[in-house]
Amino acid sequence: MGALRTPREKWIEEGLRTLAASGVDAVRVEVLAKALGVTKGGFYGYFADRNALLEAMLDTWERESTDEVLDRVEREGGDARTKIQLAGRLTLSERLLPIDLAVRDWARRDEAVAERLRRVDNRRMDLLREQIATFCADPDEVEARALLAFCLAIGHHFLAAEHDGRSPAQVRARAADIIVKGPRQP
Amino acid sequence: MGALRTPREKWIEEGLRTLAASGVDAVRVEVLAKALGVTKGGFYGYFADRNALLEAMLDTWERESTDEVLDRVEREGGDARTKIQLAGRLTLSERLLPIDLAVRDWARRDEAVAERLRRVDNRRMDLLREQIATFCADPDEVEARALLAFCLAIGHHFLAAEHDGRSPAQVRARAADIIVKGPRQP
DNA sequence: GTCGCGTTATACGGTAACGTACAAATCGAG
DNA sequence: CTCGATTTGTACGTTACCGTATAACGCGAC
Repeated sequence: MGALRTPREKWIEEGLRTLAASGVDAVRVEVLAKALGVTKGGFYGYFADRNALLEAMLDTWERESTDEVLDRVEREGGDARTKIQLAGRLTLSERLLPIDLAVRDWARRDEAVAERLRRVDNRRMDLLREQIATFCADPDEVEARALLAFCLAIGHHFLAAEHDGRSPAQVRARAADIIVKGPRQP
Repeated sequence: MGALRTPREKWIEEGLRTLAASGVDAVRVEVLAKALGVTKGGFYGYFADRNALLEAMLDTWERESTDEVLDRVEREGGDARTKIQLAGRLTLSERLLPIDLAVRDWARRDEAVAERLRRVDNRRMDLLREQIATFCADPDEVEARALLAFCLAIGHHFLAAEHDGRSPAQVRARAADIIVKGPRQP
């Protein structure tokens, strides 16, 4: 049989790359084709239409962002703190982070995407809650701290403010301290 | 002289509405014209091209989000806590919030927009710092808490996770407590 | 009521992207 | 080396949008 020069996965991958770089609206099949160095000829053999590609992209993202991360966290183990750090590093990796941010914006305008994001975020929050509960007894407080941690992890990528000499990482580290330990006591 | 049926401001306003609802890429002059019930005939009398409209939209947004808010906060006065709450309510109003979120996404892909957002966010952070400094002495801690407050205010709109019976507002209020007071002590 | 000016509608040519149809190229099996 | 399956390129008709040019229109001054 003929060779499989541009398999389905290539289209999905290029779609995710474009999504991450320029948002959903920039994911156009002729543009992806040019980026892959082919024409759209083969595209419609794999996907019914552009929408089918978007669905497939979300499938891939959802799987990579949850199952694959959680599996690996489970396998590599370690104590609770180690696990949560690994999960953070994996889900906010150079590959997944920009996709994540683009999906968040997308979800604001598409309820089906919002539903997927809800599934993903819920699983991430579960991990956070579980971890925070190991050193915090009050469930309401656990929830509040988990929210703060999540907002800090995601939100800071959407903020543009500067910190007056301090490095962003420095300020974030101090903020993380507050979430985990509470502010320094006088 | 002839009547001014669709003045410049109308185009900007409709542009901001579309930006808020569907992102920059959806701001197309023929679409705005249809939404305004006219054709694009008059558009090019006010704007050199689509890009000039985008600039004008950002000008309007920047002014409304900073000068107008800060002026009003200054005029209506009250104690520091009241001021910060008013500023929050004004900048995250039903009108400005969705524009704000759309601009944040836009800024990730356009350095000129990022520059504007930086100006706006810096002025907001100034207000937060000033307020937090009234009850927190350590400047590093002030900065960290201001970041947390900002991340919470903006970030929660990008999160989809649920809170297991609690209302989002409830959890946010508790999170705000942590930022302002530190967690409950055992 | 008519005139004039600024505001709109219409019409145009151009580009980009969609999805379809079919012909051309390419690789592996025999 | 040839055949056949499959992938790819090319071509097409359609829609949406850009920016320009020009004609129609309508309001207010007179």
